[in-house]
Amino acid sequence: MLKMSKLTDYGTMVLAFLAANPTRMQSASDVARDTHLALPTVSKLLKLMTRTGLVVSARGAHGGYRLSRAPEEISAADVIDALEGPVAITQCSGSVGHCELEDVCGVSSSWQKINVAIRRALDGVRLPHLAAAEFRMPPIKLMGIPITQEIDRR
Amino acid sequence: MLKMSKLTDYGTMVLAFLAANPTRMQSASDVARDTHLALPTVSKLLKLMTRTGLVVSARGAHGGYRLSRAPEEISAADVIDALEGPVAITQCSGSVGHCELEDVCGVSSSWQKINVAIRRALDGVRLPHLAAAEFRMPPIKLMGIPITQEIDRR
DNA sequence: CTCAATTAGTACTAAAATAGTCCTAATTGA
DNA sequence: TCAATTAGGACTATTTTAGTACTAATTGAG
Repeated sequence: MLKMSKLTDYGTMVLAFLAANPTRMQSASDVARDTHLALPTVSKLLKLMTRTGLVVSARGAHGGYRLSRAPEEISAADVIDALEGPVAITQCSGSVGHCELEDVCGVSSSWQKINVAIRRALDGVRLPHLAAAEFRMPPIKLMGIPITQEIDRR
Repeated sequence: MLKMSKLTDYGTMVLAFLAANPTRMQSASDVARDTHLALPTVSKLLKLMTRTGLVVSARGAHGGYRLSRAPEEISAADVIDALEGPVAITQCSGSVGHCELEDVCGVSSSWQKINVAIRRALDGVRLPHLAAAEFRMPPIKLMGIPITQEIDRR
């Protein structure tokens, strides 16, 4: 429950990478190389996030991607919304305006409250926080010897 | 994202039903009949929830299930924990004590904060709230005529 | 003691969601 | 005109989830 999909996890890595140079256009291959994710996957993610407005793209030679706004303006909720659809713990409470009974129904009122609390938490965490977390993995010391961690999520 | 599995949804219904008579032992068939869920499914759910301690069971003739504690003592978090494993947005942050790096790692510190916020929200909602929501579906009136809703989730 | 009711455990199948890859078209700068 | 690059969609494989079925163990009552 509540687990992020792998794609969302990867998406965070990609965004964190873009956040490091918010203005520079970077190609999908650039991103793939530096994040150690597979190119097709990165490509898919960037396309998705372009469509949902988190990043902007430019086609053609020297094309690429960059964040659509400042890293501080992008929240965990945005990322999850973009890659997994609206955050909602129950089906109907997710799609606002989709269910005609919303006002009268009352069925999911308690779940609704939970949804709101969750969304608030997700709104509070911004890309810089996530990016920091993403790379702040301290070296582990085994018997005093620092071990370098190879993180290859390809 | 964050969607409850169907099983958890059903589980809530089952618990809500048990909560109506917290002391009476009820057989899986009783529950299935009254909740309009399929017997094998109800059976599976009750077994699961017994193992995780949310309900207690008695075997043999006149056996059955009942809540292990007062409805107010059972939170949404309990239900989700029981049926979907620990609530956690990232993998490693879910299993406390499972990852040896927990203290040093710092990778998911931001996600951790989110997890805590979510858990707090889920802890705040208790079975009576959910049960109320489950059954407080007001009749819809169509041109002044109340329509009875058949909800058959079998 | 035996039988019927009932839970426990587990294995299995089917369906759905997710992940990941690949191909073709469109765009653009050199 | 060509090479680099994104856009879109189709497709396959993998994993998760749902749902069912079967057998064993337990227990109360006749």
